Amino acid sequence: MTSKPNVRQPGHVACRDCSLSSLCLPLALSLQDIDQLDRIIKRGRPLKKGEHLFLEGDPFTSVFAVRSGAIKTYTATNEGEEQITSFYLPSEILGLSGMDTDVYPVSAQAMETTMICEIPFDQLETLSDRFPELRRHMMRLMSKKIREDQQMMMLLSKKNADERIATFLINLASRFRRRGFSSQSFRLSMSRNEMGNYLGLAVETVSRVFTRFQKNGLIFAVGKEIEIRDPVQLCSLAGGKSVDLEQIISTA
Amino acid sequence: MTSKPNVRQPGHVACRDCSLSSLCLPLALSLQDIDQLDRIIKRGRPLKKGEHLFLEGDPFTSVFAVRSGAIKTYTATNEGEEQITSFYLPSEILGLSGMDTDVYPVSAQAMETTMICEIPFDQLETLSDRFPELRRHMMRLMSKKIREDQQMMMLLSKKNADERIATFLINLASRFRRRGFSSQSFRLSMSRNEMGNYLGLAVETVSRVFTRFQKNGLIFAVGKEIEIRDPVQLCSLAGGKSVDLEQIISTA
DNA sequence: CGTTGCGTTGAGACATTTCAAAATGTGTGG
DNA sequence: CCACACATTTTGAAATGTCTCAACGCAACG
Repeated sequence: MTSKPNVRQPGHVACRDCSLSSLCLPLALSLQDIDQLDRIIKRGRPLKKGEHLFLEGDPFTSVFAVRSGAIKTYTATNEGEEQITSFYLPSEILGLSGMDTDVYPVSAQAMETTMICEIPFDQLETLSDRFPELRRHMMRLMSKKIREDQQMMMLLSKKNADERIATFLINLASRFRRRGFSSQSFRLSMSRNEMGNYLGLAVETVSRVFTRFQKNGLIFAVGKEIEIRDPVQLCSLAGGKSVDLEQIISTA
Repeated sequence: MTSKPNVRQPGHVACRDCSLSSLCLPLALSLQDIDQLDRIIKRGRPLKKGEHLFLEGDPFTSVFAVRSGAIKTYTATNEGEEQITSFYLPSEILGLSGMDTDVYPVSAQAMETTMICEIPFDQLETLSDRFPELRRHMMRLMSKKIREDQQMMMLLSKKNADERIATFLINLASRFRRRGFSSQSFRLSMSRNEMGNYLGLAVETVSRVFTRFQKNGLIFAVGKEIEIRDPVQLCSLAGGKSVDLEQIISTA
């Protein structure tokens, strides 16, 4: 064996060579402009599971794109427990909610080994002055986030345990699908506990729903490995309207 | 009496003369630049209670500032019921969540007679090219909205009925206070039903909590008129951290 | 091989919802 | 201004979904 067998150098893929560029920030830029973005991006060492990208209250300096792995953001409740606010998969951008307070309002933690692209915000703003399309893209990102959060509010205030978990699974499936992974079979990066925390359910409830879904042939789950067996019924449980459900049905 | 006794012409107050300018979009601009913003703003006739500003699915053209009155935004659940996503008070900006879809993802309806300033979005973008500060302000607005939505998600997934309503009342009080109104005594523009809908509670639960709060001397409520009697305890119920609670305590 | 963390399962407790009905408030036309 | 219809709010009692508590199984790990 040579040194570094089978190991790509994950920290130094330029945006123009990154497989995620069509989903990530670069999609706002033309091919020649991408390099300008590329130049301001900092690519650190991989984060190990449990390591923090930033902590609630840290000064806001950058937004981040997930290259590989998965990140959760969470904030502390009054009683000091954690409340998970989002999960981020590859190509997704986090950190934008700190923009108007100068500190991050949440902590961001790696749920598994994770590669991150860091984009210093002041430089991103400078770049935005030059490329209006980049600016618009950032605004669209935030607008999208607002809509997603509102979907989440709807889930939390109107849906029961079954519907919440169905929605969550379908949502994950659709995000995996966009990234070119299978949407019928994937690996959850979060524990049952984290899922429950995010969905406003007790761990035990999550577990029970999973067993019930499995009994009814909706899914097949072993640990964190999930297979969606009956996407149609799962979607109808999740309750429609929420985009891309049809796509899941057609592909899963 | 002359014609128009006691009636100011509410539709045509320039931004620079508007009492809300320090809370609203103009706060991003210098005095001389405000007039540029002023020029693109459309001020329509007042909306009567129940009238819509826009409907879910309408093409996204403008963002709106509430001048007086109150607006609710809502979306339809799968079963066709409405799910209220936000309440907007004077000086607050709505419509931003439509930015990336080209259609409004929610409907906006007047809860009482309401004056609105409409800001056509394409012109606002043009103006933003000229005034970076305006652009930054818009982003801050969205970032703030995201944080508020996340507070809401926390409320919905972790707080019980008492805590939800306490939080809601304290939040309203603090928003009234910023606008120069009393924070200890105000009028709700929404019905119990709308409140429950927004907070993820049945109407009956809202009603019960109100009576209980009243029995315990936390508030005094007759119909939509609310007086906060024990702001300290109400705040502690609402659960801290969430900004301006201290201010309410000090002033109420 | 015991320990530790995570997931599952069961039984009972509890908060909120649901259903039903009474009370109160609001608007309308006579 | 009253009377009536209709909407909203309040109150009560029963039903229900989820949580809590407790125990157990299983896999990973030192």
